[in-house]
Amino acid sequence: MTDERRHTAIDDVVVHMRRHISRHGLGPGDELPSEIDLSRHLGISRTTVREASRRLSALGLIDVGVGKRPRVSHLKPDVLHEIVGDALLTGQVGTADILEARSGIEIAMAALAAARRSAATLEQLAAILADMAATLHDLDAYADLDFRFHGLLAEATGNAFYVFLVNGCHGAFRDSMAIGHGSRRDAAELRHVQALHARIFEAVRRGDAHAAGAAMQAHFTDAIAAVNRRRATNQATSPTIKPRGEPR
Amino acid sequence: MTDERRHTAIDDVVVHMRRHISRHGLGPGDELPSEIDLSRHLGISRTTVREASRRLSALGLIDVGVGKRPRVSHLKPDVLHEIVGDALLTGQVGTADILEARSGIEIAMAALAAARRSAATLEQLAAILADMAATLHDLDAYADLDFRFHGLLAEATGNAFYVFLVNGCHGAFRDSMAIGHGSRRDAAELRHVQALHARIFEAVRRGDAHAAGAAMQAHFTDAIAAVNRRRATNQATSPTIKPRGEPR
DNA sequence: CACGCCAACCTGTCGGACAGGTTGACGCGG
DNA sequence: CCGCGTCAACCTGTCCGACAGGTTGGCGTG
Repeated sequence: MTDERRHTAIDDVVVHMRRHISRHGLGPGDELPSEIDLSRHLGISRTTVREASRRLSALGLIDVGVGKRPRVSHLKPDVLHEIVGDALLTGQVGTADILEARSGIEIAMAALAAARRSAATLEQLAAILADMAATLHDLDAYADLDFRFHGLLAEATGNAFYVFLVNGCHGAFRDSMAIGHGSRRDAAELRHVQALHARIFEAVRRGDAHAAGAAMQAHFTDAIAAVNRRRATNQATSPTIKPRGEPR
Repeated sequence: MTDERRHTAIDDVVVHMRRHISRHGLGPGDELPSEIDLSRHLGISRTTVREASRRLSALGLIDVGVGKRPRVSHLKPDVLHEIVGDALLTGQVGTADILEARSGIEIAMAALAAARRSAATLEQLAAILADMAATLHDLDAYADLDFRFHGLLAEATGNAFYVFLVNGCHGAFRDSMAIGHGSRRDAAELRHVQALHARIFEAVRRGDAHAAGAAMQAHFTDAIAAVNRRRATNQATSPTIKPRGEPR
């Protein structure tokens, strides 16, 4: 309420660039005016245009690279990944929170994936599942394949927004697990995790939406229990983030 | 793969600022070094520091304002709102995609809210529900209250990440509905929507997680059907976004 | 002790300048 | 006529210096 955020010239440029994209019906890969063009056209300095570009670039709306003109970007889960990572960094959310939210998202996703998956996707899923089974000894590599497994499931829904959400949240979650070394699972647990993934795949293969959702739910129930178990065990070694008072 | 994104000085500053926050265990509201301090300390120009600041500001990690030193920001759903809005703008996702994803998120959210809601939250929900019942004639105002109803439910879960996701997705969805004027509902439909909300509230009040999830599911089933109905009706008047080829 | 004013500090914006990467067009050779 | 290499135009990354205007805390006065 009391913030009354100031209206800066940068905001104007941001609005102008979005309107430009909208008016011309631009999509991913299409070219945008250069910084110099914009600065001349709008009668403002290149510095200001650049800062607007930086903002849109950070949000994943445009891609900028040295020498090349800016282009409309493809939707990048990495952006969500960064934001969630920052929320973890500042202690505003915990890994348990993310896992809980992912749970709801991915259970629904699994059901959709089962209903819509293509033959090609099934092949890829089967290949990754096999790779995972052969990687139970390497936690990092397993986490990598796990990430791709869930991402592929998201793609199977045919809903680009699911891909964005799932990969973004999962990526941040994975980072937080990798940083807190104590949260690692051992080989025995990994075998159990592998069985849960196999159950998800089987349901998706059969096209059984209800079973796929239930299997994913079991997966997350297990994951949440594992995180809680560890949080109770080694909370002493966790990074110290002092609890904060209320917002203002 | 082939992108090989260049490593710029701005990236270094971004990393440095995140590390600063991490090392000092900073949380929302805490102060950060000024741009001049950073530029001197890192031996780079203020321009570069500023562009790094812009990036972190866009992602909602820091708040900057003229005259004041930068501070660590509170998690802002508006950032997600912007990103999703951009994805809609560039035709990479549709309103139906967002609604579908929201469905999974909010069904799980409703169940959690029913299990964890406090007496104070119930009061607020009841108040908003009453306001909604009295606002069936004003579509914009109703959408506003609807937004707050869902946001309050998210807060009731005690999971800050749910608040972020729900408000971010809902905000973008609402914008897209407001822009496509044809997607408006009439008064009769609104009465039905109101009944669905009342059913959600009743389940949450009783603390019945299962019923709350089912009620929320009914709400989204209805909303998805409404959007599909309209998409079939007036797709001619929808903004022209030409389909794109493959990524590369 | 209270209150107001001022100085120090900070971000927003501008202009100019140079390094280095990208790209398309032009021209030469086959 | 075609292919290919060279080059010029263009574009972003980075730096410097400067000034306007908002914020804040402290100092001094009443």
